Amino acid sequence: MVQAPRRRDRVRAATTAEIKQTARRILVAEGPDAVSLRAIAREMGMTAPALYRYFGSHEELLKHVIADIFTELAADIRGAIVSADAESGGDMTAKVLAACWEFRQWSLSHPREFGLIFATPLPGLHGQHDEITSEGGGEFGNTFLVLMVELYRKQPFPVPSDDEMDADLTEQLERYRDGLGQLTAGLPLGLMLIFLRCWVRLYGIVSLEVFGHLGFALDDARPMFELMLAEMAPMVGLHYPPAS
Amino acid sequence: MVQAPRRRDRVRAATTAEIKQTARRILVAEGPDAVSLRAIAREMGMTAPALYRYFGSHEELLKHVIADIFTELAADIRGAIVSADAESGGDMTAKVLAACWEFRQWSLSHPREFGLIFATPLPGLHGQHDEITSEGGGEFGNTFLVLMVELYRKQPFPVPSDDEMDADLTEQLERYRDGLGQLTAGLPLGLMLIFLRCWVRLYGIVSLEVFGHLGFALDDARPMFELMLAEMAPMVGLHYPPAS
DNA sequence: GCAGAACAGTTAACGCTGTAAACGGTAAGA
DNA sequence: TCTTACCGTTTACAGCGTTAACTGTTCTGC
Repeated sequence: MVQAPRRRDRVRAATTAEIKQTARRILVAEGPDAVSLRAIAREMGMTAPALYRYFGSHEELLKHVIADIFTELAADIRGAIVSADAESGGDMTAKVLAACWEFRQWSLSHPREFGLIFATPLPGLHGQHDEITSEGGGEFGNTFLVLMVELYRKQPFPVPSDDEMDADLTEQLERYRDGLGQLTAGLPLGLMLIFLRCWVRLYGIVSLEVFGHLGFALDDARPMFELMLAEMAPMVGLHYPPAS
Repeated sequence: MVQAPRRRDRVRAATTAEIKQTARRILVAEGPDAVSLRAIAREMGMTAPALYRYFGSHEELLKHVIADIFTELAADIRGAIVSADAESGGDMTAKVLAACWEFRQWSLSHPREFGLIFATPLPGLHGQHDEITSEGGGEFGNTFLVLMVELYRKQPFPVPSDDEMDADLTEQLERYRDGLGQLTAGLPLGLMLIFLRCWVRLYGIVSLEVFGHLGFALDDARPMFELMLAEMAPMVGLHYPPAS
């Protein structure tokens, strides 16, 4: 069913939120290549150049969409954590699992959004911090980070000590930790390392699954995902699966 | 230095290899968006529609380029393995490390190729086996698989037994193993699982590094990569780093 | 109340893209 | 020599991001 173009009743201007929302609808429905300024404008009952009142370029618009998606994903995961918190009576294992499951679930059910935010083929070849995108991205990363910090503060688990790590690495981890402010102040660098290792695993398996690059071997990656959770749990002092 | 357009001296037809090569040169020099039929044709001293004699569409051409890159990457890694074999006198640890290092190195020095073959944003939303692409992809995957099989046959290491794995998983792994023919015949399913787990890790960290998605924390991911190798080694019965 | 600025959109145009159709010249085989 | 296949051309179409110039509405200050 084709949606009728929004009737602009004379005094009603578009908003950036509506534009991004329209862009995203097209992304989901027709894929990334279909998200053109003209298509967005068409669906909103305007013409393409009008969009330049709101965004400096097509690329900038896309970056804002990416930021939005990051923010939503982060909120989504936080929601899952809160639910798990309530349902389990504050069990940290349940919360961590909920976060990981939700990340996988969201990614699988939003493959095009996932592709846009995680496989944007090298913004400028040097994927460094983009003003627009980095806020949402940081918010997303923080969701997992606060979870791990909470976990560690409530029930500390063994982490690699500074002197069993490479000097290069500790230096970088220190910069990273100290750049995060209050949240991670005073925490061991080994914890930051474990956080990154978990993120690499989580990202690896989810992105392989979403992109279909695991299809050569498995047609359902869920068991492998569960297995990864099982091997990740002891790294953060948890037990999963619960019993045997 | 701009390369003069190839002078077609009347009797000389283009070849698919030349076209793919030109496409790739543009990819490397100007990024994926610049690889247009017109740009390729221009550089070859022809017109865009002529390319339709060789490829059915722009997308098909790109798929062939992807297949080529996969093949080259596979050959590259095999080369590194052979070199390590010669230099170390057949030490399996050296060979495995060489393969992993080379994969990372190639990926970092060929970011645009890497982006093209690994982050192609969902060919048809279902990344299943593509006729053109799958051969090169399989060749690439096999490079690592052969190595692990050789490793296991020469010096078996403990792998998860069938009955400690999920039934769903063993079923899939069995299909996977049996689909590979002679190479993996009779090998334990746990070995296939370990292979996949290693691949998830390797892909995870390398793709995060190449895409710059690790830049929020680290500006040099090499130590983390080394650390991943260190934790992967015991999974396949190797010792790394060698001593302490 | 009215001039002028600020805003929100338009149309027209440029050069780019993938792709299709129709055409031309060359080379090889009967 | 006629025919056919091959390899390329020109022309054209629709769509793209983007710019420039323009129109109409709304808000603000005197």
